[in-house]
Amino acid sequence: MGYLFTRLQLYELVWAEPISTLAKSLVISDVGLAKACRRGDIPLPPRGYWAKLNAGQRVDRTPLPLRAPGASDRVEVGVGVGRPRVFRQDVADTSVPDAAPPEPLVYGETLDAVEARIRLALPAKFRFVHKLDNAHPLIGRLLREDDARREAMAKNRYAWDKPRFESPFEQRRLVFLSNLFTLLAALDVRAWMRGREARELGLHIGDQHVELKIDTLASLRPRKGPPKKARGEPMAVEVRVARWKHDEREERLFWSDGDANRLENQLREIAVALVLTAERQYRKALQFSYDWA
DNA sequence: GTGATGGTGACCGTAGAATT
DNA sequence: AATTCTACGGTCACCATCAC
Repeated sequence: MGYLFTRLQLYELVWAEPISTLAKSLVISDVGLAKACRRGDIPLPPRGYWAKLNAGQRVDRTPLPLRAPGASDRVEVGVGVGRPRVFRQDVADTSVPDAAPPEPLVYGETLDAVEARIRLALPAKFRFVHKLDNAHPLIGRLLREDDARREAMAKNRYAWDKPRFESPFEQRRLVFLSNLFTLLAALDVRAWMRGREARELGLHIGDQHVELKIDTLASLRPRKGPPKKARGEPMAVEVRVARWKHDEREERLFWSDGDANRLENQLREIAVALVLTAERQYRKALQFSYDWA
């Protein structure tokens, strides 16, 4: 049993009465309700707010911040993990006012505005770090695993498990990934990677999931251009924008080393595009469910 | 200061997902 | 199949803030 609110609905509720009393009418604990609000990036009244209000003092509401790119506008309250997600059906038979209606397709913000907001949110003075000594935790783990393999090789000449990230290209790739993940972490983006050579990459952005590939240009675009040997194997980044309809044209974003513009110099643009992709996916998903409602 | 109110953080059990 | 991981919500202790 749970409730589904839009962020604005829940915001109005938690600023209308203390969450401890609101929680009772929702049959959830106050702490659980507060956590749901935090998940939805909904500010709660500060300490002393209700006491001030009751004493007739002036109080100010903290405004509801804009929805983060790729994040859902819906907040679930009191729905356990894994259990069937409750969407609209149980709302009608509760005593809770203002239960969520089918969401209208109102975004309130153009994609251009979202992009501008992403640019502002990225740390202005981020510096690309070319060393791996303080790498992003995920990269650090790969490096430690490689160290272990290297040690095993030194101990036993017949060890078959060779280090995987020693070549100049792999090192460059890890440096790039570390910088990308670190930069995106400023926007609460969580990264994951898997596969023997960490070739599967993904990002959790808001409530969206964006997949990408970072590899040699030759492997991502096998037929394009003659291989350049000037500065080693060229690298490229590819992002697949999730499709929601089968007839939808497949959409990919692509960057690669240019003559003057290596990928390292495009890091910021790539980060912006990745987050914006999450927002676009969210809107497409919403449009999709709306069309089928 | 005192008592009331109410938000926060640490910790825990649970359950599904992921991994082996 | 057994395990580990992870996210969640609950309880509890704590403490910030208020009116008086």
